[in-house]
Amino acid sequence: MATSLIAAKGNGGTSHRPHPGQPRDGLAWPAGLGITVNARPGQTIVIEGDPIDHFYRILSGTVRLYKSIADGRRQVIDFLNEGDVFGLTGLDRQPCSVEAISSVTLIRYPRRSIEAAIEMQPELAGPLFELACAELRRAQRHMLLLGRKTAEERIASFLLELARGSDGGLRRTLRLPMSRLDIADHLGLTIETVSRTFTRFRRTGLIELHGRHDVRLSRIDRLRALAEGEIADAA
Amino acid sequence: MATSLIAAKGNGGTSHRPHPGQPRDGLAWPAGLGITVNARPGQTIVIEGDPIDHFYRILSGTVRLYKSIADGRRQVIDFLNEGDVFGLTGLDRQPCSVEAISSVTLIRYPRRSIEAAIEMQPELAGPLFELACAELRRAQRHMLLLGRKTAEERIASFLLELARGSDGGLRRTLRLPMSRLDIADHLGLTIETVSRTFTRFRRTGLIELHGRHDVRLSRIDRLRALAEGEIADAA
DNA sequence: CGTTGTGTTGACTGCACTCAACAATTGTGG
DNA sequence: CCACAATTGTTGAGTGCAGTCAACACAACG
Repeated sequence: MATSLIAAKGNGGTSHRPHPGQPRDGLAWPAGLGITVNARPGQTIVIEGDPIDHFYRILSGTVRLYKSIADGRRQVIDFLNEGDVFGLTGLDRQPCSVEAISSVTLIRYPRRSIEAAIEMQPELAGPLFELACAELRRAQRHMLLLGRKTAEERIASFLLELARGSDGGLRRTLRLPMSRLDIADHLGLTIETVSRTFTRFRRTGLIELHGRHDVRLSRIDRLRALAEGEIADAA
Repeated sequence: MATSLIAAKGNGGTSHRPHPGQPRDGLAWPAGLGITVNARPGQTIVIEGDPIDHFYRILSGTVRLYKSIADGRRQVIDFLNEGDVFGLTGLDRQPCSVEAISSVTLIRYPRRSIEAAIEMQPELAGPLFELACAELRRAQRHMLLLGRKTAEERIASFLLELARGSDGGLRRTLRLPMSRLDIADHLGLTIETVSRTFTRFRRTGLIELHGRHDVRLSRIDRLRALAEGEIADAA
């Protein structure tokens, strides 16, 4: 079988062992087959269109997954963090490029070893299928955002998405490791619009900005109302 | 295991037997468990947020899969045709609504029976995983379209996507069973912009329109250039 | 401490949206 | 089968939200 997982959010994110070949997320990866790789901020890990040889799991740091067009326009598909996986798409070439945003440590598995493992133990495919479906649901929500939401609604949705912890809870403070350009390219906006919207949210008391990369969500209720497209009334 | 396939394009589309419980796309569905259901144009088959009891396979006709916001804004996630499947998302509620566009015939499987079948034969999950990944790749391409392409580029991409046959080939003539509103809500545009763009394509000789629902792609080369974001020069 | 990259703010523009009228097509009842 | 109504699609005029261009502010870094 040729597997083809592209990218998926793990539902945990606290496996700090150097080579966690043990089960996690119900996924029993072959132990000892992966090697640890480091990437500096901005470094390219995977290039869209390249043949696929490896499969990656992020141990620490953040990467951006994106597609781009000839003239340089870019759509950031997703940001992946510790515990997330990407890069296994059997039949095709890489559908997305991947670059490190912060310093990143990841484990690289040979593609063949993963495919072989699944061939040996077909029950491995179940959790993989779950991951792919979860990622698909995220993608569908993002399509609604890109196709039909206003700039303010996009930023509010983005902040709430980031605030959603691995346990399902909602953090009130969060860190944005990515640049304004990354955010803009993720939300289908420009850096100026992202910046202006952050400022407006700050002025209206929806958020606090501490430095460029730390946000506190002061009014989660109103952010959620905005994200869902309800009319924003005075408060 | 709780499976959670949302929607997926089959890669065939010519199974006309009333109850094709036989393997197709490598998927061996339990024979005899599904019942045939018909839906008139406009009829709702699944409502976003409802609990999930069934899993569907389309025998004939076209449906639209969409998400919507409180104020009525709508994002059509995908159009599904004969051979495509949708509706199996184990843990959650329905992430999308589904409505018939044309008269539709489908097979409805009880969710439990599918889950049981996968539990019995774990190797069924492999092809399901493949389907989910293929759908994910489509979703990623559509995110690029929604986030970063102009109206003309979106329409060109849409026509080429529809023209892509199940065998990988490119049809020159194709039928659009959906309305302009459906197209607009799929591409993140308005009906007026869709209409104007079709007209412009007709005037510049890119396409021919025969009635409202039949299109012939006269200049596939230029459509493809447009879709990929290359500069449209005079021709 | 200067240099460079990143973020913010302002002024103006333009592409797609809105509002509106009209045309074509489909559906329905006489 | 035709007349009418309802729905869907097209075209035009004007608007506005987010984009573009440009200047400035701030932070990170050597």
